Amino acid sequence: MFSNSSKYAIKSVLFLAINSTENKKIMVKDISIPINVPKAYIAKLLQELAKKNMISSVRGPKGGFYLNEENLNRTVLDVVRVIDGEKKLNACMLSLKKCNEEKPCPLHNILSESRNKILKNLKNKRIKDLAYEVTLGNSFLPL
Amino acid sequence: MFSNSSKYAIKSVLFLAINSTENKKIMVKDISIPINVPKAYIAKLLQELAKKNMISSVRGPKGGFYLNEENLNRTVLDVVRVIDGEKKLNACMLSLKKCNEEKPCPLHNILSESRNKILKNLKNKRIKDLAYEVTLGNSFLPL
DNA sequence: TCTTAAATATGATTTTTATCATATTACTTC
DNA sequence: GAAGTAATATGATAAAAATCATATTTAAGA
Repeated sequence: MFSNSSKYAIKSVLFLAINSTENKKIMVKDISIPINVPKAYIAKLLQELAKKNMISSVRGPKGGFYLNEENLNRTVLDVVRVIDGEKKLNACMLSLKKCNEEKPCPLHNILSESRNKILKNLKNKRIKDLAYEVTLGNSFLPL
Repeated sequence: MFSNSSKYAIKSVLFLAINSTENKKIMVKDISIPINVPKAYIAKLLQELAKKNMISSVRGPKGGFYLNEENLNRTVLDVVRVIDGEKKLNACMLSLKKCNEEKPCPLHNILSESRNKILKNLKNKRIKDLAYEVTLGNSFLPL
């Protein structure tokens, strides 16, 4: 359902939400290890996320990545969307182009309700919210 | 969530369920077009499905593919399982090795309920059932 | 303003997935 | 039992996703 890249992106954004502020920027090399993603790979992803305004960055010494208020208010779905793109998210489970609510494909009824629920949950969950839950211990770390 | 191959596999099994019997076998070339999957590709998939006893086949003239009673009683999940393998199905949405019900990852609560429901539905749905629904018109064809 | 530290841009490599091609084997029919 | 037909086994190629590498640009601080 989600690509590896999306998963990595969520992990890194969440990590930044918890550990960074504008006054405490974090460098790629300090993200890579704790979230357990290869450095060069996450570097590229972070660049893409920054370009799409999902995270903030400044370069040069004392530079790094962090989340500003706008970034914190993005939803988890936003993150997935900028990485995987719209089509993948809404693709029919049998990859039938013509499948939709009126003309559902054979698996549509079995899957669509749950799938829509997942998307709705991801859309309702801001990065800020997720980070808050994690710090409360509702979910464990080691990403 | 599911690979292309799994989707193709479901389509072809469903097509066979609806259109074939032991006395009316169907050849690859007559499956490929209606389900809209490249011939050489579906051929290979059908071979794999046959080897795993998800579908039946006989070769030579008058040969082809069909579903026997055992095949018809397989579930949709079985089909996905033989193609994609167990790991992919149960993988955590953030790909965290240690994520489980007791120690859930940050997205676990958002996703696991819906995901489990999908898996349950796929497990409860026999090929036979799905074919029946389709012929009733509860779901449309052109696969 | 020079040096250094960091992200950025760009693209090469590797791995995985999807797709294609063909020689071999088994079954029918004559 | 020979000829033809269809699946099977095997592997080659192509495309996409994941991973790695590096030269360039920007900002900070001396």
